[in-house]
Amino acid sequence: MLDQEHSHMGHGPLQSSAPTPPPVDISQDVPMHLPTEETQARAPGPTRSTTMDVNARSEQVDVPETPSDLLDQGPCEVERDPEGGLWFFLIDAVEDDRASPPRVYLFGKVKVRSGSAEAYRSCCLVVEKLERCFHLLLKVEDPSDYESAKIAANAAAVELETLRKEKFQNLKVIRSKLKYRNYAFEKPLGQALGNLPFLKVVCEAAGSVPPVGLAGDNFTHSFGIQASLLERLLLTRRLMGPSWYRLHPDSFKEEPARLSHCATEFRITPASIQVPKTETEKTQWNSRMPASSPPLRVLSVSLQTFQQTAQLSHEVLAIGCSLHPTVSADASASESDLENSRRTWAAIRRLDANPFPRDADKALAAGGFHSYNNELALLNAFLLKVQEFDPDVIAGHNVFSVDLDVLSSRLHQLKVQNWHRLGRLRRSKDRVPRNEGRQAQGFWAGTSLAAGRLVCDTALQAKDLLPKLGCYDLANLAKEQLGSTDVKIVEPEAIAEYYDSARSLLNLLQLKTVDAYCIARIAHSLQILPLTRQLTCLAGNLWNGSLQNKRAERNELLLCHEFHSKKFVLPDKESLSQKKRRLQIEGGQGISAGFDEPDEPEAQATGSRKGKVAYSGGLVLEPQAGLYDDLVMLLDFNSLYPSIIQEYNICFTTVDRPDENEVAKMTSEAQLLSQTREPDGAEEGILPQVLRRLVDSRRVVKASMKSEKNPKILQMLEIRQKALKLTANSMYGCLGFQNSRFHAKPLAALITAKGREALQSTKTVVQQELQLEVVYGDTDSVFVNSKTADFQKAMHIAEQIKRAVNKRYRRLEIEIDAVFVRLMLLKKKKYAALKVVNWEKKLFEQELKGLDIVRRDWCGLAKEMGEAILTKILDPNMNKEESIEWVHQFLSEQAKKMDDGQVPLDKFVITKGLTKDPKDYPDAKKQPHVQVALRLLSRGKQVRPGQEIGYVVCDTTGEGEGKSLLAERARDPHEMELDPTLCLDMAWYKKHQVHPIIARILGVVEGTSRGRIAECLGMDAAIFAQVVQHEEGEGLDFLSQYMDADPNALFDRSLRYKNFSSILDGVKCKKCGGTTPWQRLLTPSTGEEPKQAPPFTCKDCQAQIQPGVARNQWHRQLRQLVKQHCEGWVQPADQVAGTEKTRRANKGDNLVSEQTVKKELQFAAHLCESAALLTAEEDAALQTALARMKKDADAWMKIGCQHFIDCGQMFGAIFGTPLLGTLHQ
RNA sequence: ACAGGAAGCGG
DNA sequence: ATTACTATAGCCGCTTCCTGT
Ligand SMILES: [Mg+2]
Ligand SMILES: [Mg+2]
Repeated sequence: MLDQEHSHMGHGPLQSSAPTPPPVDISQDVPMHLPTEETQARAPGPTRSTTMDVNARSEQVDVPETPSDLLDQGPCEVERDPEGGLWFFLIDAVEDDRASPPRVYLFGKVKVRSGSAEAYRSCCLVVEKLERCFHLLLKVEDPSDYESAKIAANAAAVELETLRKEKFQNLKVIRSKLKYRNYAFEKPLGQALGNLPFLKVVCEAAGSVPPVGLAGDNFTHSFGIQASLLERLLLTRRLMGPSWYRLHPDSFKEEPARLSHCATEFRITPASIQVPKTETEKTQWNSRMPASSPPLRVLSVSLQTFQQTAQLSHEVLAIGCSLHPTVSADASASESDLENSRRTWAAIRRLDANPFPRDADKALAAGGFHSYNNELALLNAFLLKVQEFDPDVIAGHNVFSVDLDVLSSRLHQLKVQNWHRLGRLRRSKDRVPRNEGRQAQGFWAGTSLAAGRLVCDTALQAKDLLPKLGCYDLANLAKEQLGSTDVKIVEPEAIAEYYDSARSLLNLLQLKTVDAYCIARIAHSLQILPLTRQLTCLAGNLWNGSLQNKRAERNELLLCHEFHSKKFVLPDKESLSQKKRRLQIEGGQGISAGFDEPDEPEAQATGSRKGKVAYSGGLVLEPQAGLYDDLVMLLDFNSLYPSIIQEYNICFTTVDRPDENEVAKMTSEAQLLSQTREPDGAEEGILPQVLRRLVDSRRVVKASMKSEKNPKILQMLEIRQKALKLTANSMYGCLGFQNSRFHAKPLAALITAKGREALQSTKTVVQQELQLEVVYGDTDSVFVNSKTADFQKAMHIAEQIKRAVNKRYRRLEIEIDAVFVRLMLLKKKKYAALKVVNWEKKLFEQELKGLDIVRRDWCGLAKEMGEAILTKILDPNMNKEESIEWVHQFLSEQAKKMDDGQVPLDKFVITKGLTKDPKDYPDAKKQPHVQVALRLLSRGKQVRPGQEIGYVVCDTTGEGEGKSLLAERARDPHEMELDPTLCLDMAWYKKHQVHPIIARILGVVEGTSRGRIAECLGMDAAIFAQVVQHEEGEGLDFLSQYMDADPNALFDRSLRYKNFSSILDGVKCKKCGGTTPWQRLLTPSTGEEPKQAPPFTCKDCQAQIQPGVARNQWHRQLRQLVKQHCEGWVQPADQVAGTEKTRRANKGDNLVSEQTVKKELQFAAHLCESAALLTAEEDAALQTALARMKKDADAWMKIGCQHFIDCGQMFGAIFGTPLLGTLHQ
């Protein structure tokens, strides 16, 4: 395992070879709470009973509510080991280098004994007597000449002292000495890299620091001048993440002046922290270390905010908390650690100056809730609660971007003195950290406001851990992850109503409480704390960094630890201004720095991705599109890039490459690659070593998982395995990351180049050695057509390929990933397949990659239709003709459901993410999701970058101008419910959602066509529009036509139609299924049996018929009418195609005569006119629907009967040959 | 067809 | 009591849609 090979990789319990921590003994950690202030939480969901073999102790979970709670306030004795050493579990660290003396605060937990009971308490170690350390590269002829290096070192020391007296007297040098160190990074030294002589200078942290670029007569470069105190502490004391660390006996003491809010506090120096010197020493201490991590106290929070006006910032209205005193930082197989001693706390304030409703205070108190007169009192109560509970973890949904942002803003605005009680650092003299107008202030505020505690954002983590989810709001997450529908979204409009009664206030607080509880459960179920802890222990960064998903930071610290321990001088961290300055200097000397313009502040993200592409990545083979019936094998290199790093020994120390200045001057990638040479027989580099260790550890973990039965340990191994994989895989990406301290473009480019080479040669091997066809491949995989339907044969071939490829490499390894019984290959990165799970049992599994149906920016209806069709097409038991037949029928049915309004609203929602603040979009007017986001903002909802915006597309015909931008027709689904005049644009959904998706899928399928698909879907609106436009040359304003209508003329016509009996079906009621004729629906008071009923009601059940639904059915039936007329002329398939003449000659035989059509259309138009006059003008919903219905009828009449036949052709060939030319002789 | 913009899948 | 200050973000490849010329 990892730790066996690398002693410095930490000594946390999870590195030990016996990963079996005893169960956390909950009864020893006594929760703090005041019974009067907290309510015993009731789980909203079904309580989970543990069926697994959870140790007996978790049964006695209910901690007796003894007065021992009081012990937490009283004195307690911190437990020491027999020698007097102190074990400390590290959680967070903060640096304050402007204090005097400069300090680092280490926050964590210690074991205490109060009376006879054992428990854990928060602890702050205040580290003083810190040192800085920098290295000066000595100017020597021959670096390997030790004697001359010694002389140079002395000279440099003298020179430094002279410089100090002249320029930086405050530098307090403690000692300096000649040291040989390695250097292998991108900053050029003007000499060969390798083991070089440096003057190592150690100085007091309190003093000032020399300027960054310091150089002199005896030294050419300086390193580490700006390194932070915390970083040095982490590296020198080898602090590898959240684990137990031992303080030497008598190396820590208490001071009366407290600097933290922690239960215990000690002053220490860096040397107090024990660092095992040897492997045996480490093993010894590991066996004495506390066997498991301490239980963590988690406070999850849900804020209800609200906005007085759109200009003002959000205020805090109510706060719900869920308190969990014994959450495990290792894996947990059940929720028992979450449920132990769980409490809730919730409070609300007045909305405005008005008092709470009658009896509200009493009712709230009875429910265990608190009420306050204003925001200040509410916030103070919350801070008090936080301090009292002293959480190790504050969890929330969007806690960075929303909660902490709002809190810091309000604490600042209201000048709350106790703001720092949110964290563990006493800072009564400081002001609330607040950076108005800066971005990502939530992140900054988070680290600053809650110093000493972990901040866990479930939204942030869910995006990473559940990447396939479309929407990450709390309600959806609770549904998907917990199966809970308890989370309800509070719409801004509804807030005031909650203040109407004591009961509704209670409801609001209960909602917030449930939110908070769900947040805790989600964090638990995603195993956020255990996973981030593992990642942190592997990299040796801060836990809070891992909780923010800062991969680059993780990788950076991993490499810092690694190179530091191998006696390397580390590359300096470059600030933004330093980097700019360097690029200017270097760019100015060179030839314009190649492609990089002297560009000014960020050439603002092209696409949603920032910056341009710096070098080429993976190779993607051209797919041979089609539907495959033979077995296709998928072979895939496992962990391609980590393997390549090992295979070719790619490292800073091994690859001969251009330095950063030379790289900046490169004009092409070919040039870069030609000057980058892979090593030849060199010693194994650091990167390959690290990766080998990670990969080997993972192999061990996976092996032990096979025999492990205990679910809790299994879970822990699974998490560890995952962390190892994530760490290995993030190495390559960080090499190519421009802002990384270890950025090395030549190495990154070399790795991908080797990847392309591997794929290309694999393809060649398959084609030439095995004479097989590679139908596709992406970066690390090949799809090989086996040209057989015999599974055993295919597997045999696959094994052959595997052997042929693998014999070419040491570390690279290709494996058989899958055998597909069906494969539909559409485009690069887009395919659907049926994977063989068990050939004998004929068990298959669908695999969908990249298709529209896996993307959230297509509506659910279109995706579901696409998936249903795809399933049929891929079905190996299905006859091809049959499945096509089925598809056509399915499409027609679905289209009818759409028209009949039988498809629920949520199936029409399209989701798109905001990549920036809505205000920052340059052309917001053209983007539907931005428009909707702005509408949400104006309703008082919070909208932030990264948020998903769901919208639907409405038909806005009749509202203002004829043409309207798509973006203007997009609406939040919730608005549909608020405004009944809104109506989904079915024609748009058919044309722009359903049709494209279906057409692309069926594009490689025989026996259908785009036109046929369109026909099944009943798409014709587009053609109407074209036809009408062509004839009229302008749009028609149907609404104004109504206004001008002559009532008398209308009356005449009413008489004319008195006995007219329409053959149109009428509207089908969604409720009872009964059909109401159009005349009865639109003008109930006319017709043969006049009724005094309101319009738009069902004749059978009197239910309201939605105008939008009626219109869609109307549209469909008129179209059906014309189609029937046309089909009267369509010749049977076996006859020779007729000419126009022969069809016209048969006119009289048509079942639906031209006369009938004309009469029906006239009647239809008449009905609309009459109905419009009978309807109040204010009823916008009805008027709009009627306008659209009349437009439908008029559109057909405009085309005219002599053209119906030509239209008939259109039905079958909407997307085929040009239409308009043939329409009018 | 070109340009600009926006999506987020894939490895 | 008020003010100024700090700084972060894995990589690349590919398809599709919208608006405007
Ligand atoms: Mg792979
Ligand atoms: Mg792959």
